[in-house]
Amino acid sequence: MRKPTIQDVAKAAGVGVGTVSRVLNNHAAVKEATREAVLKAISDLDYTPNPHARRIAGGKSYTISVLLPVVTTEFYVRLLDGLEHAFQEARYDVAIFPLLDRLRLERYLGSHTLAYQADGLVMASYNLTALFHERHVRSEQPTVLVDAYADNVDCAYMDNTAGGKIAGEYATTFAGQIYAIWVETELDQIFTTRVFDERRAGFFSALTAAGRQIAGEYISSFDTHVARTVAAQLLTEAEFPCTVFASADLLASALIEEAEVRGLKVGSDIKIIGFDDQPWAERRGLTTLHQPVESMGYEAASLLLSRLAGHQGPPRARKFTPKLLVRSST
Amino acid sequence: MRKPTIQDVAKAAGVGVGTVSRVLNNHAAVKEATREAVLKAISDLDYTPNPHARRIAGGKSYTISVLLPVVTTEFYVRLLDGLEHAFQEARYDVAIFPLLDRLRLERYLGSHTLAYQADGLVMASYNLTALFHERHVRSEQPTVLVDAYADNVDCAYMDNTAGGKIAGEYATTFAGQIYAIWVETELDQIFTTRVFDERRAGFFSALTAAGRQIAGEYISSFDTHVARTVAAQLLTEAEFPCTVFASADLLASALIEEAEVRGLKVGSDIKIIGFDDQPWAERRGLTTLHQPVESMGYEAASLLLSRLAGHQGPPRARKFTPKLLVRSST
DNA sequence: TTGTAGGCGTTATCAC
DNA sequence: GTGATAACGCCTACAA
Repeated sequence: MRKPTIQDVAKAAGVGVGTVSRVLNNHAAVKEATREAVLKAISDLDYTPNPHARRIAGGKSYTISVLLPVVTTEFYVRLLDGLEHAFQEARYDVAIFPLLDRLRLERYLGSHTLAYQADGLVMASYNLTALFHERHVRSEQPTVLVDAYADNVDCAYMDNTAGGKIAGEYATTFAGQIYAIWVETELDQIFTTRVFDERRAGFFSALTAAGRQIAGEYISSFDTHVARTVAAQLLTEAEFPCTVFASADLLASALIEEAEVRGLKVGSDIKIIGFDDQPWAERRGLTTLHQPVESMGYEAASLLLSRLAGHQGPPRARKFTPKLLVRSST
Repeated sequence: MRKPTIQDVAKAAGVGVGTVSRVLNNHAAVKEATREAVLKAISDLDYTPNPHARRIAGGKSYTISVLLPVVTTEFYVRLLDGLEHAFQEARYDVAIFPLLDRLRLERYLGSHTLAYQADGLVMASYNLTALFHERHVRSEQPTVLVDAYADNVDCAYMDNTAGGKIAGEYATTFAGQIYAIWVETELDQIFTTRVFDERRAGFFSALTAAGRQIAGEYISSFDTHVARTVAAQLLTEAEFPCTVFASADLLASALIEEAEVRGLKVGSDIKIIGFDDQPWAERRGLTTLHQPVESMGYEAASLLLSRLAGHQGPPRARKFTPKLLVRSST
């Protein structure tokens, strides 16, 4: 039994295909009686429109593509959550394309792929500007950047500089030495994330404003083991009491563990400020900067949806600021 | 500048659209000279066929949908890797649909979504059988299961029972007590993963065969902190020397750390066997079971591709067995 | 308010 | 071998 088409529905409802299409897309004028007849036919036949045909006919496929780097972190999970929430409300489907490496990115941008054929595109954490510059990427498609900024497209991004500044201002309220741990990310240029540079810049601006100096900086990676090693090194070299800005909760976690092992009192001997507010942060009493990631995703989706709904106008940028949550680690 | 269509290519090459279509799908008879002319036009115009139109015209869209639960773990990243590798070779695009919850699964299976309109479907970790039973899901579409088993479709799955057994057999070669840590997963029924049950069953079958008994079992979750706590509890209660089967590397990692903190010698006081062979496992000398996840993905894709190429015949099942990698932790 | 017809980009089936 | 041309399922004028 073939899948029913719009024709079948029209016949069953005793109307023309145009009418069916109209009720399908709630296009203004359709008499209530006929609308119901059509709806009934649709449900009787268990009809669902073919998205490919829709798309081909110049309509919408009700699918949007989300391009993002690794999907393996808490951050992206939350981001997806926000994005999907908004899209789902608008009855859009989401297809995700993890761009593990640059090759994949180019492939997807190769413009024949489905990713590039959806109604809209969400690009997370990419420097689109650079991309458009390097390659003549076609951008006829409504696009929104999330967790990234460019001045020629809609975008929603996190103000990491402000986050770093907040951490810095808070750190300067304490006496003792101030240390910081940053993350070195070694990704391809397009994938380069400047979040840690930004957090660092913000942090230093606060220290400077308060006339304070940093006693030491450490570089870690996102590997738990490396983080632990770096934490150990810091604790070996540090003077106590001190305050440490661990620019990612993962680093803070390793630091807390290492501190406890050494019998240090977290919150007094050593005050620790994280960044991210991971799910476990509250339970473990970590003072950290909460990022409204879901909200950022939701907003990004909303920006795209408004374009899809016909919104014209200059690019809009929505900035989200992390919020300090003070807990027992300070 | 509009995206070039097959018409544009035909015009540019001075041939008919039929011919272009033929070279696009390497349909037999096309004179070498014209083929090259067409190819040149294609590359000049930077033309790429529209997958929607292809699909609509009864052809292939050259995209396949991958439905999987969270995309957030190492396991799925590797799986995608294998999947995409194979599909890419066959010039298929891959669209990924993460099914965070059951609702989404049903939605996607609702058959109107793009996800369900690709040339083929890869379902990861789902119990399709149950699904088909509960709901009358249309399955006209070539489907392959990966990391799951059903007797009515092609599938590629990991033999976790065998993996557990291997771990068990290896554990019984050591003297001293034997302990194990399992993972409790609390997901919806369809999403229920039985991997840990299977590993446990295999493990016990080996112990039984060797006439050995387990001295203690512990339950953890995938949360690092919980794993650490459980590890601590185990180490507090255990008799040394002992051998511990940590049924996931993440658990083994926590155990190693906790053991080191307590001054225990990993490899002698306590021998630790993991499961997964995470990237860091080698560096940290963890004896573990390596799962050929990429291979499994690749094979699953191959099964689907063969169906897409017209292969008939009964459902095929490909079993993959984890491999023990002995390192310094034992 | 509603039906009809043309067009979207491809593939497939014809003749030539 | 190759070029028209009819589908494919839908949307959007346009006409009624």
